[in-house]
Amino acid sequence: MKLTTKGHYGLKAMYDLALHYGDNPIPLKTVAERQRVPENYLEQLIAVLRRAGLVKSVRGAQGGYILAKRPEEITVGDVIRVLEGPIAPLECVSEEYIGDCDQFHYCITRNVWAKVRDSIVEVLDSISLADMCREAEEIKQSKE
Amino acid sequence: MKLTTKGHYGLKAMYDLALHYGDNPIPLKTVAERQRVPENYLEQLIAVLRRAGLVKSVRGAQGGYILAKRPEEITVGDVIRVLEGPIAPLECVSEEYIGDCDQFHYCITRNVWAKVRDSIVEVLDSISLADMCREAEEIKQSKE
DNA sequence: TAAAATCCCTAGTTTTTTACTAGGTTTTAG
DNA sequence: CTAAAACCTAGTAAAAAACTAGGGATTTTA
Repeated sequence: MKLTTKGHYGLKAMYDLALHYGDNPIPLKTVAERQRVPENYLEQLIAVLRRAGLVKSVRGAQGGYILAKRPEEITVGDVIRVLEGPIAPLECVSEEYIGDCDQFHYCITRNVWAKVRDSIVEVLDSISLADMCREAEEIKQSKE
Repeated sequence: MKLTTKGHYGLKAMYDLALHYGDNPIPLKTVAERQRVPENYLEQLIAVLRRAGLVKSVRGAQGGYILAKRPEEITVGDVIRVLEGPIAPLECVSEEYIGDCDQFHYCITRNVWAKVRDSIVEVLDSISLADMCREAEEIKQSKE
């Protein structure tokens, strides 16, 4: 039940971009340093996010990345699905699954994992990048 | 966010034993065949479950395995924790984590994963093997 | 008492995945 | 023109996953 660094780093990067939404494009180097992830590796992850339409890039000097939509419109689920694939503790409970498991119609353990999937999906789809920024802001306030 | 075959096969095996709770010990070979998992591999998994006190073994001819407690008293969470380790999409949100992450006290993405963990834990700890057997029974009834 | 059934244990091995690294090409502001 | 950036792809080292293999110990039963 572990997340890989793809989802982990990718969400950190998206959150970082959300915190600076409205500013000039942020160079990947900056994001990588702030979030302490290897830049070259993050580059591969953000390429996936770009192709999926979640971030936009600006090339050349003074270039960088910005969110393709407002932070309110991007959920954690969006980011994770793009980087980690369909949300499912087991392949046979992913949304796109074409049943080739012989016990498919009578598999009780499968039902358990479908319930787990639903509860994960509900959490991930209910949290937007804007929610994360708001939470950070609240924590910051409460410390002053 | 994937489960490994350890948790998958292990739960199948425990469910199988629960279905036959009260009978004579079930040989592992039988469980492996019914649940279609490699016997030698399952042997390693059930050894872990035995050492954790979830199943008991009876050696020798006519031996096999039985649940160490009633199906009502064993949850899916118990089985998964034993086979897969602490339930946590990221190490830093597992219950036993000793914070050595520099951003520990101010990490918003971490909060997201803690929420995911909580929702998984709630599902896994709320389903017992007895619940699974009951569900199987209901499905069987509704097909008649 | 011997054979068969079964659990028990541990050391490989193969395959897959993860998590990078490296090093180039292209684009654009200044 | 130069530097800063995005873009692209191939390679690789390490770890984990998923078994396989094979021998030993225990108990029933013929």
